[in-house]
Amino acid sequence: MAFPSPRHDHSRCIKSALAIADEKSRELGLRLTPTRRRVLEILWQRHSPMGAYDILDVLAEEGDRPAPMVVYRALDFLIDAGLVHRLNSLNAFIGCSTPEHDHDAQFLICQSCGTTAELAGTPIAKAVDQMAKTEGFDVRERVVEISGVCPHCRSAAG
Amino acid sequence: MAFPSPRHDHSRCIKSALAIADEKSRELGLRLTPTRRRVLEILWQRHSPMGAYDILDVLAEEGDRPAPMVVYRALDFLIDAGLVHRLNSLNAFIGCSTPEHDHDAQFLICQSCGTTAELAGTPIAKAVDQMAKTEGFDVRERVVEISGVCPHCRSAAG
DNA sequence: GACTGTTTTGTTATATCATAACATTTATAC
DNA sequence: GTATAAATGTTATGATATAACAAAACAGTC
Repeated sequence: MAFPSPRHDHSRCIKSALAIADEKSRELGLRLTPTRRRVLEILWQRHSPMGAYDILDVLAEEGDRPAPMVVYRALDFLIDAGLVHRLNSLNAFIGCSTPEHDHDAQFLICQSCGTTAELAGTPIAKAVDQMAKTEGFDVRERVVEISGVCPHCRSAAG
Repeated sequence: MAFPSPRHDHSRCIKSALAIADEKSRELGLRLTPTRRRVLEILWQRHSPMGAYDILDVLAEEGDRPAPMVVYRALDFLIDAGLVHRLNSLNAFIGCSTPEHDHDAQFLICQSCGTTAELAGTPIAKAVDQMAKTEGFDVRERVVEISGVCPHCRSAAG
């Protein structure tokens, strides 16, 4: 199951995500500067997407409020580096759960708790490619964002 | 092939779309008022998505420039009525090509000419449902927007 | 370790997309 | 024709995102 349990040890998620980001940056010569790393860390505080201005609010609590550009630039870097995904249907951002390798991701977004599961290599991607081939369409980017209710919220609702 | 040829008789698309909208509105008791109908007509001038403020610009050429609310309200109505779709990845809107029946749509968006094909009942939808079932996820809304290059632009590029 | 070109950051301003709130008008049902 | 609901007009504001340019930090080279 791709959905993290509400009771999982989340500190491990954070540590692991940052460790992988550090390693990937070192390997590829990317400059994961303090601001960039901090934005990634903020995103990893939860398994639900955050808006750029939400991130800004968190940064503001730590000192001077930076300009929005600061956050958007960090996000641009993190997205290019494959460490963060943008969720178009929410105008929001989330840490990539498998940044080790390139991939096209599909998302399941819980409308109740916000928890968002990232899936890769699903039959959805194959179906998209198949469809595109039929239509003679050259695929460059896939946006697959499915909203609904996650298993934990479903069982909580009875 | 879902992609309209650049040389198709587009006036027929417009006429047909509006006729269907009129009929659907009559059948369901929806009030397709002049502004709403005009917004739909503007969207149908092309097979590519338009932003709300693009629509506003067109309306402005016909007289006083309405407030943005006017356009957004018309779009809300048209979306609820199933006559228009919103493309999340572009913050833009496009006329629904099969408004006769409810459906989940998938979109192929050409990055070169903007032409956007709407597909329904594709294997993609099935793959999404299958995936969701595996994850125990209750699907409410699907956003599937694929960007790339359409067959016409591909052959034009050689 | 100074020079130089590149990358990153700081800062201000502004563009773009969307909705809240409330008054007024128009349509519909009885 | 009056009551109710629906739609429109209007003003203001909220939310998201980028342009442009100056200053500082960094990386490679001599």
